[in-house]
Amino acid sequence: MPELPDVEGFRRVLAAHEGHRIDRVDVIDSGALRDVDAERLTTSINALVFAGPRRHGKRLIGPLRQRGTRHLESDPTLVMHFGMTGLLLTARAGSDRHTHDRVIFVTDSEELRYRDQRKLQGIRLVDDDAHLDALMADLGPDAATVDQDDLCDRLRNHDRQLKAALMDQSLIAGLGNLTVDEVLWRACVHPSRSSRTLSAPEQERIHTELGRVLRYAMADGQIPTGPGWLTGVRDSTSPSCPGCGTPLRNSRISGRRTLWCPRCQQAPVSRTD
DNA sequence: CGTGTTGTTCAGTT
DNA sequence: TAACTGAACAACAC
Repeated sequence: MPELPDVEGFRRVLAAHEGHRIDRVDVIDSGALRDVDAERLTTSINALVFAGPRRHGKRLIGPLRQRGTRHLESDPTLVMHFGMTGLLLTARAGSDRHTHDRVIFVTDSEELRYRDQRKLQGIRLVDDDAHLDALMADLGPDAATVDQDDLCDRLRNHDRQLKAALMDQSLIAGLGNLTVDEVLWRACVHPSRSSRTLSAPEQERIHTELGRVLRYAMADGQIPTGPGWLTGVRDSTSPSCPGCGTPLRNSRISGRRTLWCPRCQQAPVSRTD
């Protein structure tokens, strides 16, 4: 589930806890921790308060602070990545645990729960803002705010399939498999096209649809699956294009399941799929 | 018992 | 070098 829009939803969940104090951290499964053990996590954030969270790409950034002060550069920060199956939710204190609740932050009001079936990613803790910057340095600009010139410069810098380029978090941060398929379908560009040889109108369409899809999806906290969305037909047995009705192609591109419309998204002449 | 999955990383290959 | 491929991670559904 978690791509940029989902993580934006989790950011709002975390934001609802701003100003609340962490009374206890229950690490139910330390397999959901990354680069930190349960002991260090628990002791270093106990009694701290959640400051205003932010998001970059698919990472949720949860700065902490001492009660009564702003977040300082020397304060620690939680960085969460949700992999393919993670989520963040608020639960009533002491309510029943879910099988996949891995870490529970017990605050002075409610509980914040990191729930994840597969534990492909997890929760990190950085000791200060310098470590946070170092951790985030491998990400490109956030996909929801990147401007067209920056996006196109970055795409032109490589000669790869568009699908692979847009999925590369160091190029643009936040796009996942569903979003990329959705954007390319709306922009009428084939996923196997080279990122280097896009026409000016194609570049503009990709940037425009990127913004539209993400804005709409962020409001929802997920990619909408309603009528008119490619995402809505992904799991049909024989999906057809929501625009023109043509049966969609369904294959592997750049190692990922990819859906596209052979009529709306013309195949590049130099490539076979 | 295979196959597949909304994410990421790494080793090996072209 | 850059791009690509497959496996691995972990857990579950079909």
